[in-house]
Parts: sequence; C-alpha cells; structure tokens
Amino acid sequence: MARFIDELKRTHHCGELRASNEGAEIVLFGWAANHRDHGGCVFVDLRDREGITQLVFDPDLKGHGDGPKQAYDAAQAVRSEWVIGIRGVVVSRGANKNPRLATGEIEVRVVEMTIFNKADTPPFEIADKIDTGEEKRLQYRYLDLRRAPLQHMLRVRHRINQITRRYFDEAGFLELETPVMVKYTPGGARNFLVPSRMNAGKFYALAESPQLFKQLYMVAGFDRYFQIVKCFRDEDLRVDRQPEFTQIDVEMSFVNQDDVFKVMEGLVFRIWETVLGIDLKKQYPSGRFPQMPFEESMAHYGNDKPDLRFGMPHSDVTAQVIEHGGGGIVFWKPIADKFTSGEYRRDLPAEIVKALRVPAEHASKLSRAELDKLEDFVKGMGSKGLARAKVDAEGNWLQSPLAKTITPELRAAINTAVGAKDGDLVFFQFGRESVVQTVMANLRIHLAKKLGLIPENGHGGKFEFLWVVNPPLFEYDEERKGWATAHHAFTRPHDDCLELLEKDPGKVLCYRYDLVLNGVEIGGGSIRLHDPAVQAKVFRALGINDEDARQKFGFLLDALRFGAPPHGGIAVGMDRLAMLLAGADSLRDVIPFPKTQKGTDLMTDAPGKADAPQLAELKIRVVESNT
RNA sequence: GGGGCGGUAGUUAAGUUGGUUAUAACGCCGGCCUGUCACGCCGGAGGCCGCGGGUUCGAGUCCCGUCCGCCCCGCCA
Repeated sequence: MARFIDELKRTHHCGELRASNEGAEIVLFGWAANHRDHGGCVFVDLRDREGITQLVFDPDLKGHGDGPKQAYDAAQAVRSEWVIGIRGVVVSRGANKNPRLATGEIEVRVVEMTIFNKADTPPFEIADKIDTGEEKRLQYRYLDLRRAPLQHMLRVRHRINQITRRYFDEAGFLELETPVMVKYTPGGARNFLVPSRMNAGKFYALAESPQLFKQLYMVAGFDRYFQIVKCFRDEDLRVDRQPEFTQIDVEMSFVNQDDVFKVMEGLVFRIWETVLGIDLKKQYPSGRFPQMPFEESMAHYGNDKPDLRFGMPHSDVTAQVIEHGGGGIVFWKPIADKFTSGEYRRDLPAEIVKALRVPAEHASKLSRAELDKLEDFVKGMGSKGLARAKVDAEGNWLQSPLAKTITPELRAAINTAVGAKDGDLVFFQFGRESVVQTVMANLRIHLAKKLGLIPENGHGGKFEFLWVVNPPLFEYDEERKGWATAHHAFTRPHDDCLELLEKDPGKVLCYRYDLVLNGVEIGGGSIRLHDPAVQAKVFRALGINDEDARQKFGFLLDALRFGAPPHGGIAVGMDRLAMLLAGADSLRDVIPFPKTQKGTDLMTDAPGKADAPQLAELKIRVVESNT
C-alpha cells in the first residue's frame, strides 16, 4: 500500500480552500507551479485544474513529529511541474493574504509530502500570459493545455456540449449518429480519402458534413434530429478553418425557415446565459436575431457575413457611374458602356464600382503614410490599386487621382450616395465584382481595426448576431459559363421564384440562411428541396442530366420519392462558437489538438508516411514528384 | 496555385554601412536568505544565428535555393 493515493485520498482540489476550512487536515495532489526557497522555509504553489494553493514547508512545525522536517528537506529540491501530493493543515495567512488568489486567505502547512514524479524544465512557463510562439506551444500542446486560459476554453466547449444536449433533448430532438466514412463524390469541398483494403483501389471519403444522412433521417420519420459531430474538409486552412472541426448539426421536419431560426436562437440564448451569464434578451427583447437580405449584405459589406459591431458600410455606386457614362473617369467608362440599357444587372458577371466612406472624425487619424500602405494591402487581394478622395465642405475631392477628370455631376451623385461630408475620406474600388467585394470587405475590417472601432471579444465584449437570408440559389460560374449552385443542389427556391428557374436562374432566391456573429459565419443551413418535380427543374437549370444526378445523389433522389416530408436544418460551427464565446482570436485556441496551416500536427508529426507492406495491401503506389 | 511577414541560447527578442569575443530579459544551475506569492541578493553555465549552396580576406547580416510557422487571396459550409 502506497501512503498517498492508497491510504491518503485527495480531500480537496487546489482552488477550493477558504478561510472556513481553517484547521482542517487536508490532502492535495497537483503540480508545483512555483517554488520560493527562503532558506528557513519553502513556499510551493500547488496547481491543479481548479486553481492554486500555497503550500508552506516549515521544518519547525510542531505537533506532527519529524514529518514536517522531512517534507521541508524534500521540498527544497522540488522544481517546476513536479507532481506531488501533500497532507497538511489549513491555516490563515493572517496579514499576508493574497487577494489575487481565490485561495489567498489561507495556506497549507505541509506535514507530509510525496513526489509522484519529477519533471524536466518545461520549454515555456505554465502561466496565464506567456509570449511563447504558437509553434512551440503546439509542439508541447499538453503543457500549453495546463495553462489556465486553455483550461478555461476547453471548459467552455464542455459547457456548450452539455447545454446543447440538454436543450435539444428537452425540445424533442433525437441525438442520432451518421457515418464518418462515406461514399466519395466529387464536387463541393475536397474530401479526405480513406483507402479500402478489402476493396483495393477504392476509397471512402471522410464526411465533410452529415448533410445527406440527416435528410434521410427526416425521410425515415425521425422528425427532429441533432448531433454534435466531427466533419472533415481537405481545403486550405485559415485562422478560422481547421481540417477537422465540430458542428452542432440539426434537421427538422414540417418546418419553415423561421421555425429553424427560433430553435437556434433559443439555443444561442441559453449558451450565452449559461457560459457568459449574459442575457441576450436585453439586446434582443423579442428573443429574435435581426435578419438581413443577402443582397443588402453584399451591397453594404461586400460579403455575406457582416461585422455589425461597427459602421462604415460600403456604397455600391455602379448605378451612378453607369448613369453618368463613366463620369469622366477613363477606367470607369468601359464599366458603364457594358450596361447600355442603364440597368444594373447583378445576374451577369459584372464589373462594379464601390465606395467606402470613412467619417471625418476617423479619417483625421490616418496619416498619409498609413493611407499609402493601404495600397499594398489591397494589392495582396488582386486589386490594381486603391483610389481615394478627401471631401471638402463644398463637396470637392482633394488629394485624389479622380478629382481632375470626374464630372461635377457624377461627383455630386457619389457624394450623395455615400453621404460625404466635410473632411470625410472616400475609398474607391472598381473592376471585377468578386475582387471589388473581397477587397472592400477586407478594407472595411482592416480600417476598423486600425481605427480601434472593433470592441474586444469575449467577456464584456459586444455580440452582434445576424441572420443573412434569401441569397440567390445559383451563382454564375464564369469558367464553366453556366449556372452552379451557391450551396448544394437540394436547397428550396422561393415559391414565387419557380417560374424564373427556366427564364432567369440568376434571379431565383432560396431558403438558405447563415447565422453571423461579429463578422464570423457561425452557422448555415437551408430549407431542403423535398419535391422531386422542382428538384428536376433545378437540375435542368444546372445542366445536370439524369445520369449525373443518379451517379451523385442516387440514393437521396430515391429517398425523396418515397414520401419525404418538408424539412430543413442548420449546422453551427461549434469551434467558432467557442472561439467567440471565449474571446479567442484563433480556432486553434479552442481546439485541444489543432493542426497547423499546412494541416500538420507539430506534436505527433502527422500526417506520416505509411510503410510499404500496408501500401501494397491497399494497392497504393506513392509517386515522388520532383517537378 | 499566388501575395505578405517571420525563423538568432530553454523561451522571447536586439544585432548598425558585412568586421574579429553574437547581446539582453526571463528561465536554468550553484550559493545565501522565515513570510514570499513576478520573492530578493551573489555567482555560473548555456549558440548548427532553420537548412544547403554562393559572393567575399571575412556572412547572423548580401545573393540563390529549400524547409518550417503565421496572415491573406484563390479554394472552402
């Protein structure tokens, strides 16, 4: 029998002792966070997941035999991150209280100690705030995870999981699982492939989402489904994109878009209440989040995930430019000429002109050098340059390459459109719509950060939720010269758009929706297309023939013919939700063992090579490419 | 696939127009110290300057290539 663990069981965690425990004899286990040897006595800060308790090793502690002396002798050798167990007595710190510590009123006089394990000197300090680079932290992730901020973030995940399960269970949803290894189908996100040994030469795909299976659950009559599920996508990574991530996946039968919104709003309200103690009812008294049409979001923010914590919307001034025939600006004339009808048509691959007004109070904070640097910023996104104009009290444009040639009429029209006032600064971007939108969307955020217009994330931060609704069902694919689905082929078009499916596909809107929080898309879904007749029309508009359709979605098409109820759903990115809740800047901070931007794991060195026998079994030959 | 930033003791960084012994802080090791809690004081050790080539009398510094990390575009629900 070992003295500690077998005989002496842990009585408390390191975060829970208070003045009320004075006099108690307790047993603590944990890691030595810090040691301060004062010659005559030794202090050790003992840490476990609940907090820190100060231990005092005093060789002259009376009434406990020679235990304290032995513990003191051993404690002198204790170093950072050694794992120890102690038996001791809780005493008041008297005048030496530490208000920064939850347990700061007391300390534990150690009577007996064991060293469970020594530790190498850690490569970085296990402290709340460290300046160690992420590379090192990921390499020693298990040490990084010992730090309180990361422990906190993983607790946030735990809370979200528990709340989500309880919420959906109470609302009559069933938590059902879907396969992770699924059939590979081209199109959409790239799949991770898993070779099949028993079917050599063939591959499973790791599911990029449970989409089709949750729809089949609806066909099977389960009515309300949810799952907290890992998904996999082999696409390039970003600060908010990981190759494997977790979704809160939901599907419901006999519902419309608004029914889905209500369910998800209820969940989000409860998560905010429980995790942050924030009552979102104060911000959204109706219990509902605001909605914005996709079209409006693109026009004012350049993307479908606007950050509404600050203003500075864009103005699309293409119509004005067209009306004035380019208004004397050489580069704008061709844009105007394309639209001889004078009608701005979003359904064609277009070139557009957008303006972004920075109000005078902020514009004055930007130096000439900073403004010039913005040029490099936009060029990195495919833009050729960034024209700007300072507006004076009469509406004249100063310090601007556009000022010399622009007609007073167009200048006035643009001033009106953007609401320009004395001292304002207006940025312009023109050219291919996709580039202009990307550049302007990023410029707006970049400027807001630079100007300090974005409040901090997390506790005490600002949370701006938004549903972006009614996007077009199709996007024009300029490479393929045809229409493609903006999402997937099973999104339901608006009923009043059905006729347009054949006549003018670009104008067809659909029941698809994104939930946006602070400029991050935290969820998206749609009402599905359950009517085979409409389905056929959509495929026709997409130029998908029956054979293709059968190849890709055969089983779903079959299922839809066997009595599919009207249904729809949504998937919420759990990691992104946790990131915003915890006030983290990166998904990697809320994922216990994240991948790097190249998809590698710096700790385990995954992915790795497979050995020859296994590859042979799979009938896979690895070709080294030297090109 | 493209654009940008970075890589120097265990960690984070400095390193001038290329110049002889590559700095600092924290950490680490040793010593001293009964009240610290970012303990303090004294002393010490610690370097493949990412890697490979080149230019040069001489390269952390300049050039070429390459690897790794980060941010963004493309891509991606």
